[in-house]
Amino acid sequence: MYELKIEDFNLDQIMGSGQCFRWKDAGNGRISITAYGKYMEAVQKGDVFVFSCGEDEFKNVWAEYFDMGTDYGRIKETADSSDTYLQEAIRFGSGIRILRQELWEMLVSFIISQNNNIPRIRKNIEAICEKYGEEIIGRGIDGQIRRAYAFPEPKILAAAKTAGLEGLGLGYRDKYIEAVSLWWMEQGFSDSRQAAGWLLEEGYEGAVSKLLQIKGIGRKVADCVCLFGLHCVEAFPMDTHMKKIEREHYRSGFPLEKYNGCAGIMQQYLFYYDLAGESGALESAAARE
DNA sequence: ACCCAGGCCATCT
DNA sequence: AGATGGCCTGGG
Repeated sequence: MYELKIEDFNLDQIMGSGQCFRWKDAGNGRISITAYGKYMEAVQKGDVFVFSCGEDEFKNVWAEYFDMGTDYGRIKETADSSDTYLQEAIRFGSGIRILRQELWEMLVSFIISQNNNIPRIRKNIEAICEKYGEEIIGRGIDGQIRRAYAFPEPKILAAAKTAGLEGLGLGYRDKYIEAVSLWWMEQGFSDSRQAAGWLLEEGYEGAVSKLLQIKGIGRKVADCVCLFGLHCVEAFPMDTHMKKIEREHYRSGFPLEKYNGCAGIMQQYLFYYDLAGESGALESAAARE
């Protein structure tokens, strides 16, 4: 157990922001998180957090994962004060951060996300982990043992091939997952960190063009992989929500030039705000105030 | 029943 | 270059 106060951090908001698909509401205010081959539970009360892991593990694994080295308060201050819609979005999702997740998992996850909805994306990923992931023994906030499944390594999915992925509800995306697994093996990456370094050799745009070579990855998925798997916060994934937001609030396009180097973070606030608007969460949040 | 979801690919003009 | 149709599946 490790307790800590953290600013600009909200578990529910991050879980609902569509950047991670393996966070779960575990009941009684607990959020379970599976990443980097580990399982953890977290509880939030205001800006105070209790984590089920020990201090060492938190500092070695989770602090970086939660992007604790970045001051989101300062980033939020750079938002145009006359942009009322963005200001509302930031206020609504003020605890959103861009997690530093594993590249390999992001690659597969955002391939699955295409032409798909979030509940089904979660279900698909869980099915892959249950079938091919190694079992993880973790500990809950109550100190009890919990079992979970890690996200399977590239070589496992490469060996599984399309045939092994059938029946998991992936639809036509199964062959794209096979393609990206084989691509990864051909590149001979030792791990996600090394692969990320290679992709970023020519910067963000270089990473995009390399990712676009992979079958099943188009511009939108490439930008999501850059933003969430490479932490290129200048990447600005243009999805159906952002197109709608631009139609309704930024008729000449979102002013990317104002956010040189961090437009992707603004995108997350806007995306989450729009998603919440659809689900009716906005009205209930307003009612609480 | 129906529509569509954080698109991509192939196949046209 | 830009526009269209098809695609697996299951939530709402």
